[in-house]
Amino acid sequence: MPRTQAFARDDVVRAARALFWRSGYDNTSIPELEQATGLSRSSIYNTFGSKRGLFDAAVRSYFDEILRPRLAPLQAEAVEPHAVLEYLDGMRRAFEQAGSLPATCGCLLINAAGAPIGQDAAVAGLIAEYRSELRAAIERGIEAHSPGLPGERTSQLADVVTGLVIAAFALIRVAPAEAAASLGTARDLIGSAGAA
Amino acid sequence: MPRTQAFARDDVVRAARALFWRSGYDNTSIPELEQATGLSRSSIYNTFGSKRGLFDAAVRSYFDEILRPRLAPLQAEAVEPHAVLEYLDGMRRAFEQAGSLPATCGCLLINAAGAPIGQDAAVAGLIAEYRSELRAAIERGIEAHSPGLPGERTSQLADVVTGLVIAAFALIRVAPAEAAASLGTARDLIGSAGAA
DNA sequence: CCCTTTCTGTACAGACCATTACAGTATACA
DNA sequence: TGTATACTGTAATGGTCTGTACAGAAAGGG
Repeated sequence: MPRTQAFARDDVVRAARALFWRSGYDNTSIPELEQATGLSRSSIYNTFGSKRGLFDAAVRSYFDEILRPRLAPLQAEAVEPHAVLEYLDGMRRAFEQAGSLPATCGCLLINAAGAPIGQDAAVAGLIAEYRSELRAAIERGIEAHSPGLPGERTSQLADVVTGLVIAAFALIRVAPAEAAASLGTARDLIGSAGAA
Repeated sequence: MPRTQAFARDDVVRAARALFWRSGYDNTSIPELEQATGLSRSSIYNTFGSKRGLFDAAVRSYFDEILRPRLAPLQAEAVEPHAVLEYLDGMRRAFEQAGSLPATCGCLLINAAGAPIGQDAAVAGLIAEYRSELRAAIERGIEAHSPGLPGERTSQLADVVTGLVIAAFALIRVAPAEAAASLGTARDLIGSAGAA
């Protein structure tokens, strides 16, 4: 009976995600979203309820399609010894790939953390959750890389590496070289901890 | 001949600075600035030329009155051995002081780094300059604290501590406890480097 | 083929924004 | 005290924004 939806919801969310990623929530307008998604205003509101609803869908998509896949090897039951180094290298490559969204815009969530939308409880909670997940994944990666390390040292090293990753995200837009170097430093620390 | 200015320019800039700090450039409106500064629209435009002009004045004031004084002990000719630890402790106290601007809003510049205004070349340059100054100051502080440390280790430790400070700024709004802990980690690293 | 249901495009409404134009007012010197 | 000068309040301008209302188009089942 009902007419079927003529567009692929996931594609729409991905297009919106790119826009929010680039410009942030407040600085992305409905007309821009119309153009990027190919949908008209009506369909956007009919499908997502509001600009905020579309943003939430974009954030969830960012979480599932961008963040989680990178962390997956560190969240698996068995973590490869080099998984944490590969994570950092992969991130660094993304940062050095000129023109890519991570290189030019950093992290959608970390950007939101300093913006007005970051004051929103739901968004703030999600960012805190991501930080916590990142921290846990990195700690597991370090454990797999340097099993002999005392737990206290592992934990501290995880704090440091997590901080360096977040600092890299925060600075990529204004100091890309330093942001990449920050990841390099994290890599070196893990390497030398294993040697010690 | 000319009528003298009836308001204290510095006070106006400080009031505007607090607003920009809390809400960012885009999310602060002229009516809000009028109310906070006590000036009318005319006087704001007459004195600062534009909203952007007032923002630039606010950023300069932030640099001179907030950031620089904290770094000063690390930029003096002779740096005290504990200056870098005191810097981190002072920052941590500011972060833990509930309701204060640093605790609730982090850093005006780091927030701007992820916002649209951070794409502006002048603002981006200023943020990069601050990062570089912070990094240099921290390195000098570490040198003063642990003079025996090899230069390579000092440099790496400075990278790490700088990253942890920036990560703390980036996360304070959404994860204040973790942000403060990040500074604690930085402190511990410097302490244990000195002991080694 | 018809009819119900859903999707979609256009036009509108109401609010806010930064900025400017202009008139009025207060000052400091002659 | 007069007057040139600069400061300041009001009001208007032109633009943009999100969200909504409504009409029309498309699609699937009977």
